[in-house]
Amino acid sequence: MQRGLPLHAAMFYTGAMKRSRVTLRHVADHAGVHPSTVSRALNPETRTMLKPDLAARVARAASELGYRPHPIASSLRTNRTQTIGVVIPDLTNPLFPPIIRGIEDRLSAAGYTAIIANTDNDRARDRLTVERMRGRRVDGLILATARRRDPLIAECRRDDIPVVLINRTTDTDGIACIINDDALGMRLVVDHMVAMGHERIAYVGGPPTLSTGHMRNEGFENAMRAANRRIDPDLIVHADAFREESGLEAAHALLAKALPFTALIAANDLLALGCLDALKEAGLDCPRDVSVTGFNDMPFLERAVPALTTVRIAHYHMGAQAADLILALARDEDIPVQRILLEPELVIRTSTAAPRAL
Amino acid sequence: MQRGLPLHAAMFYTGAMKRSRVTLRHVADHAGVHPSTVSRALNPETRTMLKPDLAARVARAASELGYRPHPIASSLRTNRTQTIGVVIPDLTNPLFPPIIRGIEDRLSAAGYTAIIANTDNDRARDRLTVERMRGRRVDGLILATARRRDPLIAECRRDDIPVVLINRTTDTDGIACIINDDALGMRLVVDHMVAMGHERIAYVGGPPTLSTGHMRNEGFENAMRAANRRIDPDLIVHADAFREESGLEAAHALLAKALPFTALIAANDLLALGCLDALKEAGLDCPRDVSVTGFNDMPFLERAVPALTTVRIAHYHMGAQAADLILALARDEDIPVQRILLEPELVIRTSTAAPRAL
DNA sequence: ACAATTTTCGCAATCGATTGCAAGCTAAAC
DNA sequence: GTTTAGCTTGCAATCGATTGCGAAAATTGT
Repeated sequence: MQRGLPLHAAMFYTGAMKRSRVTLRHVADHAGVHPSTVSRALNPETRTMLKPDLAARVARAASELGYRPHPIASSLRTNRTQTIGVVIPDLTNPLFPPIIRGIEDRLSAAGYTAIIANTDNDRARDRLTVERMRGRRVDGLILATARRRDPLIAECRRDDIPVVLINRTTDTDGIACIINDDALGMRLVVDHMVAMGHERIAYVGGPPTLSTGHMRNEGFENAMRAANRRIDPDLIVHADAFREESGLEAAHALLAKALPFTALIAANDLLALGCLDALKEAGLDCPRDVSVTGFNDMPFLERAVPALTTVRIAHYHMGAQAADLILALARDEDIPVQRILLEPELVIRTSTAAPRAL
Repeated sequence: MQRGLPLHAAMFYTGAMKRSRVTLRHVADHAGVHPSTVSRALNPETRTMLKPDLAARVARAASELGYRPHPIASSLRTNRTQTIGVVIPDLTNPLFPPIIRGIEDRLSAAGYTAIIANTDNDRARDRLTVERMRGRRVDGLILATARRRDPLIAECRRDDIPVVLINRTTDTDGIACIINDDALGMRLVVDHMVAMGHERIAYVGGPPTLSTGHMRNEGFENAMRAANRRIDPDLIVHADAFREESGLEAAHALLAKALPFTALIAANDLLALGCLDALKEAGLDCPRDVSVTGFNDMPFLERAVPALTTVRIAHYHMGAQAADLILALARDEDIPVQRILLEPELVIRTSTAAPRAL
């Protein structure tokens, strides 16, 4: 695929010809064969049907002329673009860059190109973006924008185009996904709080319309039950989005109830940051009065004060694995629908401590 | 361009036909005209050469059949892909996501698609990436990877392909760029330090092989001169990269000299973070013993302690403007080569204060 | 009403590569 | 020494849209 461009050829061509290019036909003429033979000689898949020395001669001719394949022409004929669409809510959410890196690294190693777009969690933009990408004939889609009930994904499934969900998943079955094991993550957090002696544990959950919100919410309750802790519905509030302001509002609502608690588990780092602000406003110190945890392990947050105890997710790996999966699907390899859970890890920092006094 | 896909057509086609598609020819047959007429009717540029009612009839036929243009076929013929390559060092550097957002928002509004790739500041990957993108026939390139002496960019210029540099620029002239006014940024920082009464001001510079490093380094010295402050070469060290570890090392080197200083200006936030770590190691408090400033205003750093005083750059705007510029170039609009300087803003936080005692 | 334009539209080539089919060639089998 | 089978390579159609050119149609002018 990556044929080295010999210097003299490059110089010749960029010098002698302005806009015109070396095509298969030129190579064919130069090698004294038919264009189709050149095509076969240059494609590893079909090279075997040629006599080895002929193939070598053609390859040499191609390299001498500095031939570069024309992917557009190839795509038109083969109906494959070596391109994968990646749809995320918002690139400026620090959660996504490492995921994208993972995706891009793997795709480009396979000769594929990623097309990335943000949709700001707007369903209309989700749809527009996916339709545009399909219009551009991507070979597959990696979506980080799934809702639990998501007609757009159902459509993709119906139209039988390769899709891999990432970070979030959907309730529709038959779709591959790579997600974090949120239940496990919550268990780690709850167990940590419990181990430090917290009894009254509050919870600021995420939107239940998203699988991450839903799974963490359920994970929290299950972990509490498993740890024999009482779940007090009055200590549970749900944010409407994974954003700082939503965390702030949720914590306000929680504090307004004036119920005692010594630990606050947030379903996400951004929510946790909002909660910290609310606690500070209320004159409460973290971790002295209230221990707080987040979820995701956003970069640079270890420098905040207090440094947030959180759940680290294998972001890069998530992207890499999603890329591998979509590549397999795009290549029509017959693999079963997979649902991959990535194991998270607890990162203990200074926002959690034993409760002040028992 | 965005033709609404009527529901009944969509249902008909996804139901009745599996893989086949509606092409220009189908629309032509359905409307009783020649494919070329359909092409002209659907393209706003050429629609005028058709009788209005015919154009309307064709448009109706297209919409009835749920016709979607095939950009690949179009690209093959027109030699334009409506695609822009975006090359950045590292997406996980928080500097870039807002820039990318700016780029993507503008490009997609214009019907273009961004292809993004990371090269980790590796020249070989820079080259490979650019060659791949050119292989994919992008209509233009936005590069955030420029070196002051950059043969790759010179090649692009020679081959006359549209390029816009962003964030960094190159010494080669004749290339458009959108960069921050680093000299002004440095003046803001120096003036701030001076205004607070600092006399002995140290500087941790960036790599002089990058225009950002170079311009900030020069900017620092010019601002010092303008403020009538003595520039002590012994208080200036240069980091070899804009990374935390480099900042740490540089600060170590600086502290090893055991020269007194009450202010430390870093050429970048990451460097500043490294410097803060070094100061802490040395038992120095910021800002009590040493005031520190960064450059770039990375997100979430306002929550760090001390919160970094820094220079805010118009990231999003930089991306947006770069997109507008590359679009103009890709469309062959005859615009002069531009070099756009964006005005930065000083953000004063808690890492700077008046020196302890004079 | 007829000639001279100007509009409007169809024809066919083209962009560059891929691939089913068939022809030519080689080597093995009888 | 043929015949048959198998291997190589060429031929030509094709992917779907665009566009220069010319023919037909509509418009204008006289």
